[in-house]
Amino acid sequence: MPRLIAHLDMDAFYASVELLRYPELRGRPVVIGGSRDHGPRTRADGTREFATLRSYVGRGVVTTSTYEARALGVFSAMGMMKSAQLAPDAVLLPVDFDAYRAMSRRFKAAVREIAPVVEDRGIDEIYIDLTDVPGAQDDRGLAVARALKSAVQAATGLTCSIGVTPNKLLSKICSEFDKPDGLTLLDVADIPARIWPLPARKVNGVGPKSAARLAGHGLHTIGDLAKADPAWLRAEFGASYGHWLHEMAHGRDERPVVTSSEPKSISRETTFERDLHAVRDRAELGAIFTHLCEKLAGDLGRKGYASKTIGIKLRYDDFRSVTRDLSLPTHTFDAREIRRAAGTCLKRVDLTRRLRLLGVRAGALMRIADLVGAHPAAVGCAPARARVAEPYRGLPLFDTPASASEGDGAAAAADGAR
DNA sequence: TCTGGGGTCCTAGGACCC
DNA sequence: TCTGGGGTCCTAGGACCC
Repeated sequence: MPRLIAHLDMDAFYASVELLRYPELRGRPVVIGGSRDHGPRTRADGTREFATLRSYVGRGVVTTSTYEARALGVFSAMGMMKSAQLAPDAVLLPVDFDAYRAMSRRFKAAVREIAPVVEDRGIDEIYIDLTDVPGAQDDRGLAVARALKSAVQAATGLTCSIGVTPNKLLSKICSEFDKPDGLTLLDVADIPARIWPLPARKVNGVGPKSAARLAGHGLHTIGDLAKADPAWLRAEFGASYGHWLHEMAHGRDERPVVTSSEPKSISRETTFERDLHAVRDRAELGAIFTHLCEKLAGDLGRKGYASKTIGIKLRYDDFRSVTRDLSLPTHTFDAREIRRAAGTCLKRVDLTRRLRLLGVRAGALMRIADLVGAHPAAVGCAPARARVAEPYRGLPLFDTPASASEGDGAAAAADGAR
């Protein structure tokens, strides 16, 4: 039986969720993003007053915009200040991830009622394997795809766009063909006419860097890649990537729809309102650093994971970023241990430049439930300790290795173990 | 007025072990 | 005494995605 894979993408998802909440904004350019709170105020007469982009100051990027705002040139990932120039009167709303996550659960549940083999690709899109859905093979998935769109609409009040093809690669491309509220079916016979004219950049996996390199060789469209000599592609772009470029250009992709996966890492990072200096802004940086570690520990504990590799990420004022990480002798989700390991990493980076971002990451994850056998001693005390924050509040952060001791027994033991 | 936050995967060198 | 090879872990960076 030939595979039938759907890619379903919610239309301007965050913005559409906000329009459900604030229907009076329908038809107006709306931008969601920014850093601080700028939600609407309710006036005495019950009407709402919204902030506009004009009033925005500070860092941050656009997370999503409505189609009306896109018409003015405001797109995702654009700097807020630049978008304020383009659309000063656009309504500005803060991101509300809790609301989007709740809506995400609703549309995914509605889809699973009809087609249970679903792969999560983030908050607003999924792949669905329709191969074995009853009736799907009769019309290459058309009726099922229509049913999915109706079900999503009924469950959320929102529209989505769907592409149905023999694989994930093609479906991902096709879901964009007819946006918003689109539905596109495509078969391998349609590849020369409908896929080859597209820019290579449209393919999931060809980013700005690769697209520029390809263009340097005169390869602009997917069809250009399909015509290129596969041996030359491998020589020029590496065995793995070169091979993949050739395969994808011919619409070949055997990746299965994967219905569950374990996280590989969990992280927290923050961009400061203004660039900070390790010495001059030490107290402020230290507080932020500690807070990030506590948030990360909280995430780990809540999700039920412990980490064996703690890392940091810094971004300098010139936007260069560096990472350092450290593998621990045992897994942990304890805020103090995380902070100590991250502090060790911090000593290995240049702290003379001003910083714009600081992040903490936990990798090499293991389920806490599976940890009992691995490190019996660590499990009993960890949950209680994870919540203890005060004892290390005032600890020097951006300091020399010699001054890092905090006279904590467990800490000394952990350090000694390395 | 540049450029968020959360992820995945790949590469590549060196350590270390057998 | 000029020189193995495979396997795995650790670390750093980068491309890419939503």
